[in-house]
Amino acid sequence: MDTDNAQPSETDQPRRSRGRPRKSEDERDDGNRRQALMRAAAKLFRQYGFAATSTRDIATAAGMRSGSPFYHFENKEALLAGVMHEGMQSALRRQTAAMDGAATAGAAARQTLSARECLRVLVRNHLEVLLGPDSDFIPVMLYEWRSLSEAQRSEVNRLKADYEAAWVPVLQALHASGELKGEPGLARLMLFGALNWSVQWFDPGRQASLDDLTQTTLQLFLKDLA
Amino acid sequence: MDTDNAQPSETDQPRRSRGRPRKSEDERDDGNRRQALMRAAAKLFRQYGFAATSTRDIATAAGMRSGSPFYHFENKEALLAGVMHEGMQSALRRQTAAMDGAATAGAAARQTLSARECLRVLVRNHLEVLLGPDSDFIPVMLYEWRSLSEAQRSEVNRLKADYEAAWVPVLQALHASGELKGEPGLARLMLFGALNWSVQWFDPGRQASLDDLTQTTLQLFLKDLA
DNA sequence: CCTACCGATCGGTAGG
DNA sequence: CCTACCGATCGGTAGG
Repeated sequence: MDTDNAQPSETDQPRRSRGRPRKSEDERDDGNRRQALMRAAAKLFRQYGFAATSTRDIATAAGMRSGSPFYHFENKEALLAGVMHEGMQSALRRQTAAMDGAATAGAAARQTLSARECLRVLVRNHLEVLLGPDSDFIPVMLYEWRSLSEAQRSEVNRLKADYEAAWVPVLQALHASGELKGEPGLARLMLFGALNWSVQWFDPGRQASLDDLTQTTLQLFLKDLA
Repeated sequence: MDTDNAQPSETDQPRRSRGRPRKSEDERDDGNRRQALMRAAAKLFRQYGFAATSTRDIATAAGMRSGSPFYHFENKEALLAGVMHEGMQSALRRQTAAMDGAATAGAAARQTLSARECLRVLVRNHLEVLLGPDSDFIPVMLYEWRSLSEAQRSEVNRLKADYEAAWVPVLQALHASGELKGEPGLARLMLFGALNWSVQWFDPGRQASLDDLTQTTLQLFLKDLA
């Protein structure tokens, strides 16, 4: 405590080089701070919108000073792109895991998953991604799309395409069996609309649970097998 | 063409007072200028968002100088409120007219409109309001809701409630007949989601017509009568 | 990562 | 409705 700074005016050089290197902790901190910025940004972007949120607000929410976000991100847009990229990666990861998990459970019971069950898993996971805990990233991606530059958009678009690709064969199968009327491409857009819109009205405290919502969604969109 | 400005340097006084009063035209202009501002604002708000649009951009798009919008609107938020209010009034007017028109046509053929036909009229009109010509106002209302102050929100909310009120008995009837599964309140939110989301992907040049979209929407959401 | 700062832009106003 | 202007805020940077 009193070792180094005991002698006053010993040196005027900046104190930066005082801390020991501690390499591994630096790396962890680096990722932490970057993550903290993205979390804070996602929350604020969702609440106020990208343009109405200042980088100062984000810095404060992440416990930094006004200039520090630019040490981690080239500019404000890159921060938005980071949020969207991170959100889509996570959503895609969770979707894959959910589908794999359901398929494995089905295999244990020696039966293939029906298209209807597949859709239930996809819808349920999508609602979780939209409305569950830590669910600011995807709403930001959905509703701040126009604020992203063209170049950054294409990167996120690849992840979006992968995410939607899992839905296509499921909807096609349901259409083939007569359980889903209407062209599958349009049906997917309408289905995503119905789900994505829920971030505008869903109140986690009141109203239905995510299971209820999943149930109702399937009831609304699917016909009984003839 | 060459009458007034022929003599150079005749006077250095500003030219402002040259135009004659022409009272009636001034009045018309007043409404025109206000309307022009709201149209320009709606277009820009939709394209870039409320916060990313400057009042200078709006003034320029309406053919004015930077300070002039504040002669017509108290502040930028009031301009947004004006856009939303105007949009909802128009949408409600058109919805009422569409329903009355369909009811009249039905009466001429000596039959009451079925709930299914009512929903078709409502959906078709809603798509027109969302995607048809001059359709910037409602998308702005839908997607810039958070930028509105609480006080202004409640005014628009009354119009929104009236607009949605027309859908309630129709959806209830369809639910009672078994054509619509799922609780009518949730069904309305999902249906609006499916439709409102179309402003994110609809391309008027390509893809389906509004009639096609109406058709597919009903196919997706309604079951056949048993 | 902080401090100190810059140039640009923005909403809004006075005064005509 | 325009001109001229103001105070505040914002994204971003240099230098440590």
